[in-house]
Amino acid sequence: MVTLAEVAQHAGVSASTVSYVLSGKRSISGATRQRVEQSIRELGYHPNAGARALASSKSNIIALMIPLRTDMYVPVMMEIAIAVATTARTHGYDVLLLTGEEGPDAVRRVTGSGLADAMIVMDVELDDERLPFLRGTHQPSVLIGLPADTSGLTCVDLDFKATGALCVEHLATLGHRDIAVIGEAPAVYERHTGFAERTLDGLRSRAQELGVRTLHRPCEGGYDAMAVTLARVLDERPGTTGFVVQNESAVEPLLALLRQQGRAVPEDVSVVAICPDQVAVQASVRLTSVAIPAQEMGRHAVERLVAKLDGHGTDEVVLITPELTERASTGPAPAVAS
Amino acid sequence: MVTLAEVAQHAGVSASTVSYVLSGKRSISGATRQRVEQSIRELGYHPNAGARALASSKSNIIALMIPLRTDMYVPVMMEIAIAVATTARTHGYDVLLLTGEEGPDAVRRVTGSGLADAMIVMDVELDDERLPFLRGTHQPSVLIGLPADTSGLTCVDLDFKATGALCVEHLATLGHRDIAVIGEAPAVYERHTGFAERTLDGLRSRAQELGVRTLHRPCEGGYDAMAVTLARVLDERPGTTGFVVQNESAVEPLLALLRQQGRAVPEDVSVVAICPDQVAVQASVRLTSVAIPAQEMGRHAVERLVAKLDGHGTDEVVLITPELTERASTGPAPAVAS
DNA sequence: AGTCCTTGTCGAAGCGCTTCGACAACCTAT
DNA sequence: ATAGGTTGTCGAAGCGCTTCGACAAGGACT
Repeated sequence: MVTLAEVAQHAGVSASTVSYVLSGKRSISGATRQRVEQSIRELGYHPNAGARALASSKSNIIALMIPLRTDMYVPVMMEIAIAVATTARTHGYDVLLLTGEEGPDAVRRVTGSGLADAMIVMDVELDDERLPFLRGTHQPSVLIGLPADTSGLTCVDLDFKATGALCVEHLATLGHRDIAVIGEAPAVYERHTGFAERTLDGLRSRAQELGVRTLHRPCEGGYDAMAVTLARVLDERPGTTGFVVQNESAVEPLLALLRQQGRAVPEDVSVVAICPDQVAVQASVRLTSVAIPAQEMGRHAVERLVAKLDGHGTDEVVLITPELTERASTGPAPAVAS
Repeated sequence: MVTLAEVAQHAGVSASTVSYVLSGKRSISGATRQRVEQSIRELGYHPNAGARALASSKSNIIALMIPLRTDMYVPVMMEIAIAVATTARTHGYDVLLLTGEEGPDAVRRVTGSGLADAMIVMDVELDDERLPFLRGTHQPSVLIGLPADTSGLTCVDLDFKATGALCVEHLATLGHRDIAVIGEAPAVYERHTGFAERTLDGLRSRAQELGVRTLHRPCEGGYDAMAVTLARVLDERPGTTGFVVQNESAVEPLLALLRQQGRAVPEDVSVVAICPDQVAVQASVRLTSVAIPAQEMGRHAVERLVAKLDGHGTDEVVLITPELTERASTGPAPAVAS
């Protein structure tokens, strides 16, 4: 293993000079710099991370807490994680992967040991038990998701309220008056994951403004669950012509079931999904959808965090504006039959 | 920040004693141990990771290289990553997330800097460019996936050859004589990702032994691609009654298309999928499938790695035996019509 | 010619931990 | 009682780096 001292000797300078060449924190003459860089290359030197962390009290590592559950939005989580990792690298940081399993302890462990300089927390619940610990430390952190109380926290999320509103709006504009909302699994609501409730919120209040009716039903993924849910919905509101689906694994079953019942999409029924673009494009009917901008969220989170680490950067909530892409699953409401 | 020295002072012992209490590398009297542990608790002490790494030349971090692509098997990748992270924690390791983006450089960087003690590499190609670097370092590593030349490497993977064989076998036993294999996207084959070719291999040789015909077609995911592929297959082999699908995003389209053409599953056509159980269960027909044991693979990989780090543990290839679960998508071949 | 900066480099201290050798204190066997 | 082992604890060195103050050497002023 090559050390700083060896590089210094090889280049005929002192260790500190090499260090300053590396960090650029003091000016070094061109000649010396080149000699040092040459030696670094020749010897294949890599600074030792541990020594660096010890001496500078900075690890250049960002911790990322991902949910342990794989029951929802897995591709989105993955995409965020990848975006975080690649963006972090461009800022000179590596990413430490923490699962939710340890819970708040993980926060303590990582902050306490100086393993990471900062932390990104995904899958935040409205009243997340990790929040006190995040507020209690001076280690910067960014949440992906929105808790109930955001004071003293930096959060990045899709504006799910606007997302909900956008969906109804689109359907209402097309003349739909009776809209069913197929939501996430009941467990998601019980857990008080904010995004689901916020979507519903935006959806309902916009619906009221526009004078359209909504009916919300949580739904587990899969065919069987969707079949039951759909039957109930149509039983209660036979005139339903618009669907908003916020559950990746319910969307394809819904399409199949509608087809099976002889309801054509988009002629008889319109469907708007809240899902990644890839899902929307690969479905049996190309879905009008509001995308979940996973990459952007991951990137944003890292950039906020790096700003905080660099001293500028404030606590604030960044809500990404949703965008609805019209595809083949929505169309004008059919003429009223009854 | 609390340091070892402060704990030592608080407990009235020397720093080294505290260190030995923590590591258990020398015997400490019960009384002293308790006093130290008490002080640790009272002061809320957490050992500094950097200092530890520097002094012991061990970071207690395992690097995990995940693919940058999100074009295939994302849930599987995610599940593996989570399994790796949680298993690693039970052995006292944290996980550093590296994307494939940096390629071989990441290997050099991480080994060179002592950031991680060991490395798990996913999405290995047959002739992966990272292999030379992995062989060249004495840092232990485990691959998830199988390259062409496994000498000097430890690998963990599903036995895809046996998986392929198992699929044909099941269909052949049910009387199917003409089997279509719907594979991954062409890009996967071009990249020479081993698992796809190995599956095909096992599938074909077993088919030959059993005297059944196979026709393999790669296929992008989604409806349109699947429609084209299916049409071609049925054109070339109208008598096809069995399908093996190794592409998550082709399976649902295939089922829909078959249904649409009036071919009932499993009465007219049988379908075996190679996919995670969750996908198999949530499909419109509960699929007979060979599961991809993501958790097991992640767990195995970490355990191999830890064994190596502990000195025992050898280079070897661990192939997990596939298991076929019979569900509702396969049945006896229909009586020959022609 | 002397003073004052600026620029480039060095030496040394120290980050918080592990680990090795030393060594009291005690126990056991002669 | 003495030699020989254990057992439990300590002190000190050192891991590889960063960073601070010091200080030559030269340039720009009076």
